[in-house]
Amino acid sequence: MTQLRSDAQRNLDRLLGAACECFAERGLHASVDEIARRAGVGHGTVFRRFPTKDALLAAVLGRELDGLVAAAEDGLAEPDAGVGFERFFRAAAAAYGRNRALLEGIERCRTLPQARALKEAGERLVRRAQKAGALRRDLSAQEVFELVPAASRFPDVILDGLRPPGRSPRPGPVRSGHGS
Amino acid sequence: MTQLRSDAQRNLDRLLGAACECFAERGLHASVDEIARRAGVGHGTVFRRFPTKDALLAAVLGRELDGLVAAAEDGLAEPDAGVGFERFFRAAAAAYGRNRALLEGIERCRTLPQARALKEAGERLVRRAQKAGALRRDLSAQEVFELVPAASRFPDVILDGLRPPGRSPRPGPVRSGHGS
DNA sequence: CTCGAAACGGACTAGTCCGTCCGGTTTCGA
DNA sequence: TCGAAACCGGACGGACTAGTCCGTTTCGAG
Repeated sequence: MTQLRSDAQRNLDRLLGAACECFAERGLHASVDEIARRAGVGHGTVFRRFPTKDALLAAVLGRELDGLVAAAEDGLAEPDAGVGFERFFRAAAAAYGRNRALLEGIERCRTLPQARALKEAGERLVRRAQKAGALRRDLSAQEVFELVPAASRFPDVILDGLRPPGRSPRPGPVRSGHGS
Repeated sequence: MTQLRSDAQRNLDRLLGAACECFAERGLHASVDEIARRAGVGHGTVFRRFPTKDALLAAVLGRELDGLVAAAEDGLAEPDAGVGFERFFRAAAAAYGRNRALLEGIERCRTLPQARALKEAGERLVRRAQKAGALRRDLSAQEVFELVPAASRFPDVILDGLRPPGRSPRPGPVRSGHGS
């Protein structure tokens, strides 16, 4: 891993890009051959870089999780607990909507190193929002996150459902506050 | 198709039962071999009854849709529009949670004859509930039903999110009235 | 420019799955 | 009881996928 030969580095970049696209579009069933074709390399090259298809998938999902970890930290940096949670929740929902592999490979993610950081930050976000009264308390953090994939289609509906009963911060039809 | 021979009828019944179980458990990727094995027949027998795996899947999904149509009519029979909608919504969510194939094969369902009846009854349920003020109006019937699979995990949350803003018919934590 | 090592890519293996086919068996009705 | 029709199930073919191997090409240091 010291320094790849120039052509090898170029192919690796193309490969990761193509794999990300294919997995996002077709889900876990994207074939290695198709990824290799889209990357413009032979499929033997894929297996030299990644010993198995799963390893390639893990690399792609790892990148995606990195983005989510950043979004979670961004949410924690927000002073308002409710706003911080909502921002992360929307970002995560969008990521799931964008990437089929994230949805289908959710279990495989659990063994990834980034998963721990994401879980920890997510739990803090949830508990902080619950303590602030911006999030219903009858769901664990784990359960809240199980709703993320569902929220990829209609985040407003899910977020309304996640607010504590009796609290209705959306007086108008559905328009959310106009932002900062 | 007038009248099957006794053994053929018996095998067909077993076959549909096994297929339903396999598809529900493993989703669309349940193999024909496994279905045949579970039904106690050779897999050649499967293909004599159904020209293709998809045809078998369609038969199984058709049955499931029949159940949903019945649930929708049940909901329409309920005098209270909100209650009727909610009952159907919960039933549909439960069916999706129970049957992986319903979730994964949702697109294939659209060409099934039962789909039309279900769609029509569902739209009436939704519009009636919206008119009665029990359901938010910023979603089409189509969109409401896209939330059904999501609701298989936490129907209470989704239903809360589906209520019109400003209306909070659940004063307590989350307990829904257990019905009549 | 030379040359060794690293990287490449396609042929090949092994396994799975859908769908076909045919020889043997069971059922039905006369 | 018996013959024909219907049915059964496993062997088989073809397509596809993950992963291996090795002859060939490309890089880059000297």
